Amino acid sequence: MTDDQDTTGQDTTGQDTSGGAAAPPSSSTPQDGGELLRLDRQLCFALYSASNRITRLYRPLLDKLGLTYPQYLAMLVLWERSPRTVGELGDALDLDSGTLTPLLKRMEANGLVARRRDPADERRVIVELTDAGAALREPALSVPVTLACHFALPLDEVGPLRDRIKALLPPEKP
Amino acid sequence: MTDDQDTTGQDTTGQDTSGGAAAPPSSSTPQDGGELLRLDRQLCFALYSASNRITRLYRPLLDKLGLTYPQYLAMLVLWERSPRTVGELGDALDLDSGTLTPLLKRMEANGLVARRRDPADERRVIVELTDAGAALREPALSVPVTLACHFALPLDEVGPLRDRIKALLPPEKP
DNA sequence: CTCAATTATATTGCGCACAATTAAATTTGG
DNA sequence: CCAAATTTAATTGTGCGCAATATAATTGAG
Repeated sequence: MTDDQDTTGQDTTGQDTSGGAAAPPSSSTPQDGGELLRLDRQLCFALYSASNRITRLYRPLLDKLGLTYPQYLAMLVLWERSPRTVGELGDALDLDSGTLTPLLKRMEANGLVARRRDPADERRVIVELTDAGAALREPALSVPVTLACHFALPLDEVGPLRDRIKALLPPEKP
Repeated sequence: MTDDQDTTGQDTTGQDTSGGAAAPPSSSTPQDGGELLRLDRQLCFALYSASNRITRLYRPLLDKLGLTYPQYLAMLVLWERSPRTVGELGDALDLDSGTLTPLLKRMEANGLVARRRDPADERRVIVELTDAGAALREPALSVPVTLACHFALPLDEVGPLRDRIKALLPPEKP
């Protein structure tokens, strides 16, 4: 192994942008707009990969609380205000019922939330924290702190970066 | 440490959890630290949600190519250099064999790649683009352009934002 | 050469994400 | 008042992501 002809980091991690035709030896394609398809230039892949990595970083912390990362996000919403409909949860998390229904059922099976139909409108399902679910907030307080230690970014840049990412994609309201 | 990353005033929505009055904080939790758990302050949720949304934006474009977004990412890697082992693909995409093996089998079933054992080292599996897979590069060139139209960000800020995100989490190499 | 350790991929099981569909309750129009 | 349209969840089916485990090939020590 290590045969590895080339590949190594000849790809200028920085941003040369503007191409400039640095004589790329693409043996196959005649003349592409290949810069556009380079993985290391993709903002979307950076987001996708960062999201995957974050889930992996949360896992050991959340295992101790008996939560997955999406479940933890649902708990964040419920800790802010507890009786919520599935729809409100979906709006807050930008997830649909196909994701939330089984997730909430698992959380119910674990004793963190209770689910019941809204008597005033039987189409809706109300999700409410149990005492155990509310009590989990206390040990969860250390999670963001611990996770922030993995960020290779000064704390005062976290807020601006978050706001840039939030502004990147306008909210869909179909 | 890290009391909170601040960013402008603390009440954005003004939604109050209880009675709607001026929030007597003494009622529920003793001393909160609750700012840390607010969903709208979470950098990680911003990344998670942006990643989900991006996958949804890619879907209609990639459906026309017969690809999912993770499959498209694998194709980006293979379009850069085609015979690759599964391990090299996993390194490039930061995904493990449990994800890649079935993904590559589906791509093989769709005629985009061929998979074969490396004769020099039978433990490895070599993945190579088929002619159809290589030909798909051409129509894929328009995908990044079309997708970039959804970004609510000036083009000259895309590169810096991407690099910030890439720098956020140091690469794991265990 | 032999057997243990290492390496590379595959398999299994669980939990998301989401499109498409279904089902039930509510609202609305005639 | 009733039937059609709308709203809200749940269900179904596909495709990731990843931990844990299994399997097979290569390497390495004696």
